[in-house]
Amino acid sequence: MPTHFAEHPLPRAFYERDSEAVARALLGQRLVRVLNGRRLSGLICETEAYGGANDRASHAYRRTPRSAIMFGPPGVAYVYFIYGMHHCLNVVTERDGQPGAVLIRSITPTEGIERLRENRPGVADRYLTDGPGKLCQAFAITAALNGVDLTGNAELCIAAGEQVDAREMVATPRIGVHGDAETRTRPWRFVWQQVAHSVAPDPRGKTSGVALV
DNA sequence: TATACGATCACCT
DNA sequence: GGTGATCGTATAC
Repeated sequence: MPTHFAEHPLPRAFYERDSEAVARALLGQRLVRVLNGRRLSGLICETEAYGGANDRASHAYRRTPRSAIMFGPPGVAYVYFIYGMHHCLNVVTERDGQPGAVLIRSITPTEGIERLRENRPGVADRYLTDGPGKLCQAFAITAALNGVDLTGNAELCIAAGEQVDAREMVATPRIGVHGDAETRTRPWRFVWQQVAHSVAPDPRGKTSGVALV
């Protein structure tokens, strides 16, 4: 039996742009995880763009064994382990050889909510997938999926979702980023306001967002 | 080899 | 508002 997809993943060309453009374009798209033959999915509602040598906050500010994948072909998953207990899901951007990635920070569940609850025991629905570590736990995304091709992988892909009006998007500084002022304040976090559970501008209320009209 | 710390989360006051 | 958990990675020795 040939492998086939329940729906068509977004094409590689979608990711072959600068990270900021991809981060905006990913809002409203559908993350699809197939786990033991069951479909889990959700709409992406919060992203962050990361660059290369121009971005001190990026893992690809320098090329290391871990960040090498960000220098490779676009449309590939970059999953890393952080704080000794969490995973974060990124999508590689830019043409092959040029570093970049987009961090998926938040998702609104659309399919398989029962399984998401099982993966996040004791957590209220509202908080199942409203953070980068949380959504990886809910969708069972670990380092085992690092490097998979999101345009052609049967267990993890991103497919067309809903059209998002630019007036419903907000840009803010990235969360948890330290360093110089330029790095900290660069508005490379994007939130789909109408859908995000943690409503923009910032879950901590420290920064203000700017609507992208 | 050793050490400091992080693109987080949950739970505390 | 603050902090501990917990370990892979990067970087310094």
